[in-house]
Amino acid sequence: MRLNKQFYLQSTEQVAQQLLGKFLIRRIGQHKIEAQIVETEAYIGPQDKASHASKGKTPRTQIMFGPPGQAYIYLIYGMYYCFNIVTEKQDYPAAVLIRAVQPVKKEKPELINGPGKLCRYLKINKTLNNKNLITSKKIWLEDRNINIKSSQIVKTQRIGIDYSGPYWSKRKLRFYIKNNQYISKK
DNA sequence: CAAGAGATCATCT
DNA sequence: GATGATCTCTTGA
Repeated sequence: MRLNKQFYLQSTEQVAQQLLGKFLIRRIGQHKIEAQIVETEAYIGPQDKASHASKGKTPRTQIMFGPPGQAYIYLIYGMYYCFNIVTEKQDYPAAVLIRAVQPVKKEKPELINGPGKLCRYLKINKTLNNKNLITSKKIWLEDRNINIKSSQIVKTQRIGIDYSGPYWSKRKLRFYIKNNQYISKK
């Protein structure tokens, strides 16, 4: 069952945790690549110094200010894409970064255990930016009734955002499934 | 094993 | 002109 708008409308911390165990589906022609989400990070609101949206609305970040359930994809360090899902109501800038997935087809973890690597694996690039994940035929998310218990969710600080100051850099807004072999780092 | 540097370019100042 | 929600490679102990 495809995730609907109500799902993405929830608080970003809720969405980030509930996305664990959900499936990310990428369709290219007749070919489908499927993977289960095992690690996420929440970027919440205009005050979050780690979020691109803390600098205000720009051509790039306006997607984060848009309706929930849209894909927000950007190029980082000149060579890797990051895949995010916009959350919460229109005009409130927030999103969940997908940091790691477990592929349905068995792969070596080092091939896809990170936000840049999973985009390479799922062939995610800027052509999918701002796509509607509730209706798109190329990329979407599904609930396949796999429930991750909260005791299985590890909460830690986010990766690669040390510039965001003592408060935001330390908030536990990174979530991953305990003991999963595909998470991006320890 | 850890630490450091380099790759490479869209985006914003 | 500077920087980054990353990753890989090299160095050195």
